[in-house]
Amino acid sequence: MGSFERRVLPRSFYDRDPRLVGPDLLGQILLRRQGRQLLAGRIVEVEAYLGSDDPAAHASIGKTARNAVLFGPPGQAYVYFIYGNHYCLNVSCLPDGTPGGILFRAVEPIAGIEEMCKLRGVGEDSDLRRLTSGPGRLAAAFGITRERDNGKDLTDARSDLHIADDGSDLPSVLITKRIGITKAADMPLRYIVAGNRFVSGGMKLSE
DNA sequence: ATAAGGATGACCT
DNA sequence: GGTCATCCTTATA
Repeated sequence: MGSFERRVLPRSFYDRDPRLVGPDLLGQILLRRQGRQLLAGRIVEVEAYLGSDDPAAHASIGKTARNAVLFGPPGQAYVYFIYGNHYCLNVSCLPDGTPGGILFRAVEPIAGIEEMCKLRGVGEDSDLRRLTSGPGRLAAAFGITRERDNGKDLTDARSDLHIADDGSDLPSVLITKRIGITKAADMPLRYIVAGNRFVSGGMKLSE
């Protein structure tokens, strides 16, 4: 890290339909400053969540205190707590007033792996494939909580949580059904890097 | 005031 | 394959 090109993704990147933002986020870098440590991971799996026409989306019930960020300006972190145990990280899409977002489901760890293991409470000799694979694991590895990060601007390079393009080649993208939902389970809104070992769940297009 | 369920993960057989 | 911890959000009364 540090010697190659790295530019933060601008707000305009997120000011689009989540179905366009999702695949474009694959291969980009999620960056976290954790004290003096830099944590980084290459995004390899995301899911799109839409508005009123997507029953699985938190935004489908209308604006509430919990999901307000999804209705706000693009490029902000939407962090929610689920199953009494886990946080999940999203980024808001579409203009202020129009809901939509992307759920980050897996990254490939690049930097700060020792600190990530610490935050996850696992040994450094544990399987790296399970360190940041799955939305709850990813959030834990990056120290992401609702209290600390919800509403944070992800388009500010000075923010302790942001997303950047490192200039690497665009990965080959596979599209599948979303994981872990019962409503609108058939919509093909999950985007994964083809063949990447850090993707959660399977690569199957159907089941 | 109360109940139901959830964009999950760890552990078990 | 299956169970279940655990608590926040939402709907209903």
